[in-house]
Amino acid sequence: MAKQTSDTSDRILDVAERLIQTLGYNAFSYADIAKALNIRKASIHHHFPTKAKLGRALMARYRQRFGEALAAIERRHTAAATRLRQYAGLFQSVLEDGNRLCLCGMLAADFSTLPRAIRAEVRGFFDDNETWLERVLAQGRTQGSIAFDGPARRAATRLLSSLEGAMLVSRSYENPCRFSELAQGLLDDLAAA
Amino acid sequence: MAKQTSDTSDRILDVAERLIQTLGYNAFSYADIAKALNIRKASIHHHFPTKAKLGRALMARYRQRFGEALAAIERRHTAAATRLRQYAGLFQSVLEDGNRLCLCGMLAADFSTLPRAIRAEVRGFFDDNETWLERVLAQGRTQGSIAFDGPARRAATRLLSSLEGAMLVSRSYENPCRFSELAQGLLDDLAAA
DNA sequence: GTCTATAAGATGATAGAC
DNA sequence: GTCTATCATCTTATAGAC
Repeated sequence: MAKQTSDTSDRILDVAERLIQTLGYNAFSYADIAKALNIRKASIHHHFPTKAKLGRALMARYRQRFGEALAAIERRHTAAATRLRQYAGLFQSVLEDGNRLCLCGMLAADFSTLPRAIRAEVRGFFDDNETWLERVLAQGRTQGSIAFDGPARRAATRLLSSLEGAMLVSRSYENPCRFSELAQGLLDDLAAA
Repeated sequence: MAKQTSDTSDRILDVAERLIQTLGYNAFSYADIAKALNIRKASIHHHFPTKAKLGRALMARYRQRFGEALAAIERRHTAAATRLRQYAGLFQSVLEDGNRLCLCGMLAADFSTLPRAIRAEVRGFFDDNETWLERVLAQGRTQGSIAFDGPARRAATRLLSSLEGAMLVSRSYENPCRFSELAQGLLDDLAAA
């Protein structure tokens, strides 16, 4: 019974998350959320006084949940290659469900219009991802199941941005298969010969 | 003296292009353009009655210019590796000049809010790029200077989306070096051993 | 081709009743 | 915690003078 956030608060963030992933930060509005939840705009302002605060709360929750998802992958799977496949699956499922973009991929596009605090959260998300990938990639190389040249961090940076780009471009073809084939290819290349 | 477009028309598109690359399709307005050019909003509507028509005109010009830039690369450089380096340089210079995003990378993020006609132009741009890259990559492999597995089209698709993603993520770090290092690594991997 | 003036609607946000 | 009512401002877009 710890930290029971108002149910409405969470539902607002749920809707806001999908709206941003679909429309972008500047194209979604309090009116959109209000309509989706059948409440009034003023109610949303009660929970999140400003759009910037809503965005920050959303990013905090998103990063926490994403971190938990990564931890779950490590708990359930031990092989580095499997962990990477599950990781790519996280992105793929977002694209498959409504042709959405990674929240932070979208916010990276909206970057120059974001409040400073949200900008820092976006970078933080990418940092989190790279750190996790770096660890998994290094583990895979040590175990001999993954192969790549140079520092693991570099490979992690490249894999993350390649997946983000694959999502971005695939979105405009409205065809998630484009992403999955691309992601599969990226992972295949990392498999030790 | 053929097809002398009104100078104002071109300047409007110049400003709109930068604004979209920086802010996105939904975050830029006729008022922004008017202020930048010190003209009134009504004047812009005279040249481009609706935002959708402005967007389409912009995309048409952008694709044509980009095509010319690719042709120029082929004219000036013969080695496939050099052509690819010049290609990546096109992206890099956009990021370096004002931390902008590829116009179509940005529009891919804004995709679900775009008029149908503009969506088709965005896909067309990606198609153009992949076709060009496919040709250069195939040429490089034939000549033995470039190495990759599978069809050239697949390698082209991957390179394009990786560069788009590298731009997107690098943007949020406000550091173009992040992109150039990433791009360098991608090209290095394509160099025949 | 550019301007002033204006429209109709959306935006983020607030005050105050219930 | 939710609501109605309202705000100032911004949005795209149009009418009509110069």
